[in-house]
Amino acid sequence: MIPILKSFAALSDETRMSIVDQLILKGELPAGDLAPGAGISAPAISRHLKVLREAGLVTQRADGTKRLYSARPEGLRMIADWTQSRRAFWEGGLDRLKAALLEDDT
Amino acid sequence: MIPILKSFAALSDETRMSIVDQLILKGELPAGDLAPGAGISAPAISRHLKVLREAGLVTQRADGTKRLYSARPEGLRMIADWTQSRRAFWEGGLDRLKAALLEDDT
DNA sequence: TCTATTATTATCACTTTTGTTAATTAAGTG
DNA sequence: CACTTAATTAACAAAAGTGATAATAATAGA
Repeated sequence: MIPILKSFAALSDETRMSIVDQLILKGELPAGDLAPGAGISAPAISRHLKVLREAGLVTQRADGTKRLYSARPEGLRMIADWTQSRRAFWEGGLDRLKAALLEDDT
Repeated sequence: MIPILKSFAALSDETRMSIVDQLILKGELPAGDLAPGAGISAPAISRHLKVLREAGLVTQRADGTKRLYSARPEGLRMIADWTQSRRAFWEGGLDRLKAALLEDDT
């Protein structure tokens, strides 16, 4: 699947978006600390984290039995870039936009 | 559903994302002109367009029996704003980010 | 080693999404 | 008015996503 599509898909879920926001706000957190607020089971959170990892939006680090998760700047950056590349659309410069879109294949 | 989540969901589909790109590149197009390249039936395209409309990413205009679609700048802008509000994360200014996130409820 | 802690994977049920074909709506045209 | 064009809605089947509980893996500590 195209990376940017995976990113959008990952963020299209309320639980996953709130996980990303939590990690941005609070920094690195173990998987277990993300479950309480979400109102769903630990296995469910675990799978959401897997989706976020595969979308490149979070990273995982082991510490004992814990798995510490962090938001991944590059992942969010990917979305910013996608938006940026189409930004010319609502700013009028269509020619530059066309050139930009024809250059890459995101 | 939260507007920004709807936007992300709408763009998480390859067909829908390519529809948006086509509308950005070629400008206003009738629904029928979007089906050929997509490789799916007209009814399928029609429902994708409905999703995009509900997400605020495209607008519709009637002209005879045709329905002309255009990309909607405000919709793309919503995504840019969401990204922007979290941008401080990868640029270090966490305090400003916290303030921004606590202000709205996207 | 036995047990506790933390997290993930496996299974299953339920819901949502997506596509197809058929039917319907709406606006021209002869 | 019948017919064509353009698009949408209806009904159905197949696929994917989401959550719960149960089972498994991996580390740490007595």
